[in-house]
Amino acid sequence: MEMRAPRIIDVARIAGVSTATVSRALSKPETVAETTRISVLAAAEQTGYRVNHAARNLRRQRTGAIVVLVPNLGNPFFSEILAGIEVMLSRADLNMLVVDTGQAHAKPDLMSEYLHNTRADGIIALDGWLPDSVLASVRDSNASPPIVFACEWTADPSFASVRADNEGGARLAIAHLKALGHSKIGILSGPPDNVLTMARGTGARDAMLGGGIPVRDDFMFDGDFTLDSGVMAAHAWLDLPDRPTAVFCASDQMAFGFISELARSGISVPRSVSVVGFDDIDIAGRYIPALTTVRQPRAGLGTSAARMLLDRLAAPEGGLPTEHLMLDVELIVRDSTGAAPSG
Amino acid sequence: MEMRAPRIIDVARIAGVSTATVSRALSKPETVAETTRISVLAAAEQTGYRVNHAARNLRRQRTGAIVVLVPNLGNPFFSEILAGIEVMLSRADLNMLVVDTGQAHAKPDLMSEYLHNTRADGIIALDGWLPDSVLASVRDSNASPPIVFACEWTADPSFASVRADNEGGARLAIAHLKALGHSKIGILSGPPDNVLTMARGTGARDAMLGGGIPVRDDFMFDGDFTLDSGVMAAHAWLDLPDRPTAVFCASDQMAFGFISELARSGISVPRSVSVVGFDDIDIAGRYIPALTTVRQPRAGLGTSAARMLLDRLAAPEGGLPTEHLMLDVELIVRDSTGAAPSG
DNA sequence: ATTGCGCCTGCAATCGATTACATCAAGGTT
DNA sequence: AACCTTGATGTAATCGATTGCAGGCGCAAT
Repeated sequence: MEMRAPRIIDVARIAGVSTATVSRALSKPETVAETTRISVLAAAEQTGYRVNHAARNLRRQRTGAIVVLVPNLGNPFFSEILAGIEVMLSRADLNMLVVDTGQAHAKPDLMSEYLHNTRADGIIALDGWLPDSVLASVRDSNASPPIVFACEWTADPSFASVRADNEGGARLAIAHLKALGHSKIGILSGPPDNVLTMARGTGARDAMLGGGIPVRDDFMFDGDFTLDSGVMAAHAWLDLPDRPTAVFCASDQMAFGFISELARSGISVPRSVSVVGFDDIDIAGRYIPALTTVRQPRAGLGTSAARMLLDRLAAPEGGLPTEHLMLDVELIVRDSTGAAPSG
Repeated sequence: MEMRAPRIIDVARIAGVSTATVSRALSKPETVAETTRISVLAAAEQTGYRVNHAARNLRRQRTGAIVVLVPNLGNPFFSEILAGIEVMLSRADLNMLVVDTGQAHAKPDLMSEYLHNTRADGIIALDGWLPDSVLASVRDSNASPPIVFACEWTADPSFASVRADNEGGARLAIAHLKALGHSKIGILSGPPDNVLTMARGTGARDAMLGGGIPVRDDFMFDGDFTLDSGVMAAHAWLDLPDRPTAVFCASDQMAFGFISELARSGISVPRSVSVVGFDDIDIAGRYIPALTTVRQPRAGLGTSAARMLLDRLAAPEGGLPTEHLMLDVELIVRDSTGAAPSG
């Protein structure tokens, strides 16, 4: 009793109309007479008709999907952004196609494959670090769908983007530490070539210079946003003859690695050293000590990026100017920061 | 200078062959003469030809995509499973289409839409809690693609599944606490109707009964896997006149909420109470104290589910028996558990 | 009664790739 | 020389929905 899926023509036959009318009744109901619409909908209901997306997309010259490039799907930081994107896209009846660029970086061919317009109607990149060859093909080819960078971005300003105010966030963090009396402040940064690292570093240095706090090379720790790099930084801190009394970490993950490793050496936060993170991931408020950090509007980054992309899709060919949206961040003061030791 | 994307016929013209030959040269190279193949590939390269997936899928009667249903995209626990799935799927040249069922639960129509075979060639559900109406339509309709449950599953054994040994994990946790001398053990469980809650609860109770440890109603705490519910449980624990000396939490998140809230009341883990978690999420090893927990093979759950689904896609119509794969878990002993107080 | 206008509907082309079947050439067999 | 086999290629139908265009109908204005 194998039964093929009903097609539009089956519905048409039952409703006693042509396929054209069925199509219109379903997608542009106001263009059909009331009575026909009712009988078509009834017939569709009766047969359990579902449109064949491949056929529709072929005819309409679109794909019905948006590709989201994620640097590392395993990183919880991105999942909430994804959630934000998904909400917006499903509302617009677009599918969200997720690609882990960590996997795909090895194969740039595969990547440009995804960026081609037979694959997706648009692209949201959470990864600012796309290979140049890929970026070039996106910019030059008219076969590439619109692209929006979210969270991270590229040096090239011709790509639209949504980002958090990373520089401002770093300034807030430093100002907070300064207000607590700290004058020996260290910075644990992300990967050197990363745009977020640079923005946060710039903001932090600006604030320190502006606040009369020395920027010392021996207080600069190199990390890569991961827990482990926070652990490494803790060892570096421990090895210093003259230690900073506060450390601004460019990610919460690194802050956790840093604090936990210090704890193992009996160093207590914030008593011996104050720590500020960046991101405000879920667990931050429930770490011990609860982490003082800069909150990024993660869901907001996702929804804004999706909205921006939808606008560009709706706009007539090349109609919209390149847009850069910056979302505010917020300093969340908790228990990992305290007054500088008076000594 | 608007230029349309090249089509197969453009390649054919340049190579001086028919579209049929181009198609064959690209997808079944061995059926085409060496020389033709070379000139076709050259022509494809020259024009920058990419197949139109809508057209291919229409003709081949498939969609080239797998839908993954995620209960809550914002939850980091799922992101690593997604990563595992993505690796497998991209290897098979299938797209991964992610849907947040938390969003979609409100609209069951939308959900069954996704489960229909014009949308996807297969389904991986990380959500065992699909509405009955949806499940029924999946089971009954022959328009539904194969489905595999990963991580969570349904009461109905007719659906294939991949799961961690939740019962065994819970037994390990209890055995560990017993070995440390605990005889007053509490359980902080997940949402009551959840299959994971039941499996872990069963395992824990079994182990306690088998080990001669009383299962006391006043030591049962209700949670829902979230941080906040761990916090609530901490209050419940504090309110008890007679308190368990160890608590087995059905998720790491709850364990963190529990421990952090106790810490705010000056109760120390593991000195005053031992805590075991479940999942071993990234931060677990770097919490303070580092969390003793049951490790689930998250990436493994994803890759196994994807592999199982791919097998079913490759198999001839209804050729494969329903399969249930159980992956081992592992107890990771860290610092949140210690000997029971001798008093 | 004629004309004109709007509203609804149907006809048929179209989107681009795949593939069953037909064709054709070359080489081997008897 | 007639016939068969094998391998390579072309022809054309096909997947299912959408949509430009044209036609038909009813109603109102002249």
